[in-house]
Amino acid sequence: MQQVDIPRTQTRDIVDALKARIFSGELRPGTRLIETELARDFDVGRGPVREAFRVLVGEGHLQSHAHRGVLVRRYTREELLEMGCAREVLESLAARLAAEKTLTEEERSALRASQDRMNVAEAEQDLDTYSRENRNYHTLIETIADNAHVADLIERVRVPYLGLRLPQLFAVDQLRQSNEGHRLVTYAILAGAADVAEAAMRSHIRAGNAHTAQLPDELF
Amino acid sequence: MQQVDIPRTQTRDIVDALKARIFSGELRPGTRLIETELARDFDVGRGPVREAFRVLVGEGHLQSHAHRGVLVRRYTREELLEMGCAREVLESLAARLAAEKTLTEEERSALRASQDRMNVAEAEQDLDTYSRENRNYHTLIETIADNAHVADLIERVRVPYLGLRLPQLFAVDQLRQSNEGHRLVTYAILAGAADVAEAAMRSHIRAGNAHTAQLPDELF
DNA sequence: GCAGATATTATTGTTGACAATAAAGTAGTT
DNA sequence: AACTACTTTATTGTCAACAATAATATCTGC
Repeated sequence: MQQVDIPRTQTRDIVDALKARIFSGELRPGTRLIETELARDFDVGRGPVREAFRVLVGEGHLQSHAHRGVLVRRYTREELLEMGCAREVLESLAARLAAEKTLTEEERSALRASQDRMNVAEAEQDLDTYSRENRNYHTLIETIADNAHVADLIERVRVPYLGLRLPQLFAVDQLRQSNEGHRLVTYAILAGAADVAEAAMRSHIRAGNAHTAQLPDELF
Repeated sequence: MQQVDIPRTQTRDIVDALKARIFSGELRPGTRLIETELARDFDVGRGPVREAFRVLVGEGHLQSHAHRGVLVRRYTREELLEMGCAREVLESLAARLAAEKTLTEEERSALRASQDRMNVAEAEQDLDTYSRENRNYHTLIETIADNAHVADLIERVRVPYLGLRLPQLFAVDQLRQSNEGHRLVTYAILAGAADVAEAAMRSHIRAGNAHTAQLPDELF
């Protein structure tokens, strides 16, 4: 479940470091990144920094304007909804694929364990944990679905930066409703009911999108 | 319908040139690309070439191994099927979105014109033209669907390199069947029948995937 | 002749200096 | 004060030389 040989290179290090900073919220959307500064910070030349930028632009985490540098990607509400639309079909595809497969015993228990953790977080109304476990849950389903390309595409329509602030906007009844959706998906996959899994996941994601649509303007 | 200001930069030029060579089949999958050679060919330094590589790796056209350079991406049959799976849901989503929209008169006639061109190619059994028009057709639907993210994702699960050889493998009755699918999609979109458009596109793509599954081994 | 160690070579990884560009600032005119 | 033309500055784009790595060829001892 782990690739062994990833020769470290400066570009790779910078890519990972920047990605971590973006995901953690340390680098806010719209922040401009200056090659020289980062080169100094990381104590490397500008070449590797530039290449890291190109990688991150490719992954959609940065946006670049020629001769004007790069900045941490901003999402408009419209973009988020466009992405949600794609996520809906992709994640429900993943759920279907997972349900269609004959699961190994490890996969079954991993799925149950993940669901349990979310249940606990729900019961304790621990929004932070729930948010983290939610992400793990979806990743787990992608892993089980065993389709690297689909997983890759889903990764592209996930929004990283709201991660830290979204929990605070998550009301408790939304949490219950969200986990209700998860349980449906979980049991459908365990039961091998592909159609149910797909449909359940679709409406689960759709509910999330409806939530995004109502986010206050100041978040964009 | 056209963005105006794209400041040309060497990296951009190289990216475009390489992409063209890959799509045209001039650069075959598995071909190793050497920075120095390309730098000489394009008469530039190695920096821009390296950055272009990173962009193309990000777009999935090249694959890179640290310290061992990049090569034109190879697809295994399994990968192609994985991608087809994702394409299925994404393209049918695009068809649905297109059908749900109230089309402008331009969009309606563009769609009819595209369908007409494919009909002609079908009648004349011009596989080459049909293949090209087929691609344009799908792109047109994405444009009409008006969801940049979905279009972007579809671009990622399209296989460029078989473009030139696939026509030769395309039997005439497959061509007829393929265009039959297009007609269904076209009329469904024009009629605003979202469900039909989605379902028709889905089975259209699925038929294509079934075809890929049966490609001879020597193509991989 | 062959396995292993050692040198050679081709190629990528990295850097610091220079050129080109766009933005910010300044002066001069009305 | 507002407008333009020019100058300055910050930053990106580019290059050519050097360092590090992996693949290849050569040598050595058996």
